[in-house]
Amino acid sequence: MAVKRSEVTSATEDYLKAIYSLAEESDHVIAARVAEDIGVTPSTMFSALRRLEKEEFVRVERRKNIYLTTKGREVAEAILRRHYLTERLLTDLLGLDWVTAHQEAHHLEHAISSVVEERLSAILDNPSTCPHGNPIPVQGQPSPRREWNPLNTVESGTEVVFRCITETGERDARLLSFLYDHMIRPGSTIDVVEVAPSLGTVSLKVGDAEVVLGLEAAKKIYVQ
Amino acid sequence: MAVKRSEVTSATEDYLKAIYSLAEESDHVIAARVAEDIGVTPSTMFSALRRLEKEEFVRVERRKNIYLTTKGREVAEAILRRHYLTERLLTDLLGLDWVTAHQEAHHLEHAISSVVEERLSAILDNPSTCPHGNPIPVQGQPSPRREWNPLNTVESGTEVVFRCITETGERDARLLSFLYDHMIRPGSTIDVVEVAPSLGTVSLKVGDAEVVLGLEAAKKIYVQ
DNA sequence: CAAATTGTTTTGGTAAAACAAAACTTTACC
DNA sequence: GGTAAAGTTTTGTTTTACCAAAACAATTTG
Repeated sequence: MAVKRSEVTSATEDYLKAIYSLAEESDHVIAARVAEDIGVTPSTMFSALRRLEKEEFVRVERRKNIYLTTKGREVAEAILRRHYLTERLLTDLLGLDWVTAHQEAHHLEHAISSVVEERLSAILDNPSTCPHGNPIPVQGQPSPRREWNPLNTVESGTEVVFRCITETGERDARLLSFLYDHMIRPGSTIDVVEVAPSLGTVSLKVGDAEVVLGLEAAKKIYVQ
Repeated sequence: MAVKRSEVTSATEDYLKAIYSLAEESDHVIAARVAEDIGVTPSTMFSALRRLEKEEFVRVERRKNIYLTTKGREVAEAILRRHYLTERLLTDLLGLDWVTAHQEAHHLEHAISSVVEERLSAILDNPSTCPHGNPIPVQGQPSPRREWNPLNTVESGTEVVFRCITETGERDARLLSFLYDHMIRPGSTIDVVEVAPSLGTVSLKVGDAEVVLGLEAAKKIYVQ
């Protein structure tokens, strides 16, 4: 709310969203990481960053660390909220699958105004997460994600509850459908059989099935 | 369907939609009219037209008449279908009003893929018109609008049924809310008391109320 | 029919996004 | 501490999409 969309292009929204999401997973956000995430070349990233800085959406430290300003964070949270709500619309009301919903939401999110955002939230009964479990940001309130941990940091032999796949994880359609097909969804109980950093794998037991994931993939999954 | 969106920008979609809509109301579509409709300057219109011609969306006659190619018409119909379906989503499912729905749909329509279009249509029970009564185009089929007439051409003293407000009419928020407030909606029965071209007015009786419209506004209203 | 109005086209600019390729700067690691 | 790898800037180009202002063409209409 209170975000003037008029001047904010969808490219800008994408940059801010990426910075926001990366900042949630690590506090050292640099241009190279954002560029990689969005899929633009270094030079494109560079000029985008200049624009974002000029319009006071971000600040770049001498150590090249990128921070969102309050203004920037507001835009990022708004777009994330709209992304998540759109995903819910697509899955809950239109009956689309997990993977398609994410992809379609990526386009639709930029066309959602605050009026539509509010109606959408109301009609969906004010959901607190997206279909992939990500908490829908609420103005100024800390994310419940702070209480969850990435799957790669869990100790072997514990039982955990699957909470969410991060935005970065969502972008990988194969990972998404793999998880869906193996019944690894928000709320699922998972036995962490073994976390083997040397092998680069995490072995899980979900229901009756054994599932092996790479550490990179495990990093994108939050559990509790 | 079968419209490759990849290469079609939303500006292009807007031009084609405008040309399509104008062509429905008159067969003499010229650049100046389209520019006016979309709200761009002549020079912008000119270069846009060159692009559209180069990409074979339109053809321009020596008499400056603009025609859609088959390719162009397909894009125009797809975007109109998405526009109307989105309006229905916004009014029927999200509970937005007539005026807001039109405005919001204008942004959303460009972000709707054919997959979402199909789901949307299904979930809305394959509606045949938008909330303002405009027939949702079906591939290749002639519009039922051909059987309706603009209100300014109706004879005094006849009773007609309100069918729709054209796209051009929809853009005028005050006209839209005026009609809504006076119970002039698709299906409403209207007594045409007098059509006075010399005065430039049309007098109507809707329910118990007397309503006077200008001829320009009446032109944008179709009845049967 | 000539002036006025309406349309079209040209010319020259701007800004946002993107790219490639090369030139620097750091940072990391042996 | 010096090279390699990783990251950042610079430079130069492209495409889309818009604008203003002026030139030219066509159409009305008094």
